[in-house]
Amino acid sequence: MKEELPEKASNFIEQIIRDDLESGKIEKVITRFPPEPNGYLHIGHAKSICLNFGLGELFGGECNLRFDDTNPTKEEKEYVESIKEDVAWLGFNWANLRFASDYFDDFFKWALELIEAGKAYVDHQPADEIRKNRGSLTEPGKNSPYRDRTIAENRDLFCKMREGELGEGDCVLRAKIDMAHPNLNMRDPVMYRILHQSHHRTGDKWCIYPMYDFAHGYEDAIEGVTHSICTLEFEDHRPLYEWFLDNVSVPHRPRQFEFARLNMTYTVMSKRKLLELVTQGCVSGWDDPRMPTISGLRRRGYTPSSIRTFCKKIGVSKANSLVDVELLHHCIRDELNLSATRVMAILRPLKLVIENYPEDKIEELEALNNPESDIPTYRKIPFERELFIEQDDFMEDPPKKFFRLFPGAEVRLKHAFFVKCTGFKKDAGGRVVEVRCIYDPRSRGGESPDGRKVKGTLHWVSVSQAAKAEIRLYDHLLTLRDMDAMEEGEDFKDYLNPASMERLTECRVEESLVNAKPGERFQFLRHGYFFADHDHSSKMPVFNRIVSLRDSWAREMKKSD
RNA sequence: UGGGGGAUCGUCUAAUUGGCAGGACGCUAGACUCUGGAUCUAGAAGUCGGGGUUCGAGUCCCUGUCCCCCAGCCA
Repeated sequence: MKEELPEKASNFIEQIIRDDLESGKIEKVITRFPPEPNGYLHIGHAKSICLNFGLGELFGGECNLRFDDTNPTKEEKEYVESIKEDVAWLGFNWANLRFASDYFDDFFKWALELIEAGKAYVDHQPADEIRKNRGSLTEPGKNSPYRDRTIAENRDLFCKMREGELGEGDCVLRAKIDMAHPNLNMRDPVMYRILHQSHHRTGDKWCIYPMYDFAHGYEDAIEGVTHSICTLEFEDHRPLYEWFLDNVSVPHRPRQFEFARLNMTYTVMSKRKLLELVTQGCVSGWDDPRMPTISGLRRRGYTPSSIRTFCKKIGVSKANSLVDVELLHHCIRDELNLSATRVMAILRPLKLVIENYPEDKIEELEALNNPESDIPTYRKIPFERELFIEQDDFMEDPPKKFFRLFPGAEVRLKHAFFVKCTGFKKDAGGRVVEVRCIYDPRSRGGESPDGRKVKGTLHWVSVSQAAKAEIRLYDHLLTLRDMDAMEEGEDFKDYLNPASMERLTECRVEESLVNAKPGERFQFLRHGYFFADHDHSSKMPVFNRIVSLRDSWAREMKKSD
């Protein structure tokens, strides 16, 4: 096992585990991914999933999927199902599927243990009183007047809480630690609150629910978790995590480690904000292809492996960071470059008429499916007198270094012939509606007949044979590179990109694409990588642009702006 | 102004624990090309500041600065 490990740990947490294994502190690594089922998973969660499950796999250990469902007011079954689907889709297998709610009896028992030890008490102060008496960052808190109740009284009250004899907010169970502690989290944190709420799994069995800090370490202890990995904001909860474990008879002693959560350019990553986008209709749903959710990326056309590669490349550290979304783009391009079949699709059609090509002739040409593939395969594509080319590929009066069609220019039609532009027609509004050309029959297949070179190669489809399709182009959902740099008082929705989606409904694609299955990926030559959406049908093919190809001409144009 | 963390090319992340600051994305230039794609080659670009220890400091010491998190009966 150890022989198979790479020489160097790829991050600091992996290094800690290697050391723990080496020193014999642990024999088998057990981790967990502990989402709260109150929203859909996003790419930030993918980082945590890859870390936790990845560590389990790397060391021959285990990783559990555990739902941290201790707050029935926010949690729903729908979220549980989506989370399971997303984790599985990313390619990970959980050793055990668990719920914090499975452990409610144990939590209750341990709470009683703390009460019996004089380390927990029932507090009848109202919520705002508790807040006031917590003190501030610079001032110590004040002890609750209920802090010194007898053990018997606390036991009795706590049982009444559980029996449903008290109303929400009447009282809470608190740990008795230190109201003057410099770490606010240690100032007698709440362990249980009363919630007359039915729970998605335990139904009406409970009307008191444990708080995260109290419950989380116990969940880890029950499952034998060795390395409990969470994000940076829980760093000052670690003393509490330890306090709860130290003060009752737990079966196992886990340890907590923290890493920096993922932030990405032009993206928001909080569940609250993503939920807001969904509920306010800024996007079509959790799986809108512009969303950074796993389901959104899936529907956009990202592969699980590209997301895993991304998570590997961003690394794991404790420094707050903002990862360039270009790295994600790179990961999917890099993968699809090798695997995606190349086809031709015209997003904005412009008719090209070949004046010296016979009216009713259609000939079949051979097209290479993927130049990156070791074993070349070919398909037939129909060629005729009238074709569609891209509107962008013709200019009446082009700038310098424009390699495409303009009056007098010769280009290659991919896999087909050289054509030379002889003229064009405009409509009444001055828009170019047709380009005329002549072709060189000796250049069949796109080969130069006499060694002469052309700079440009255009993609095309035949007018009579091509299929109509809808193509959806996506761009950043937000226009601000660093959404954390928003000014005070601004709403992140002020930065919604009005051009984040463009629906093109007059596209023409090779007729073979009519038979594409939803979920298939292609490279549309010179455009990018596309994914047959689940709206796709042979009647109306629908493709999402996953990511564009790198476009050095567009970059060149930008420079001269 | 209490407590907890953090600071290395534009961005993300390494540096055998005191020994040539490396990689990736992005960027620039060139080569190549039946995708202005891909590929290849080259290049610019970094240790938060000030002191100190040392033959030698990103790493150790002192000092300062800046950034993030915490005052839910959320997680």
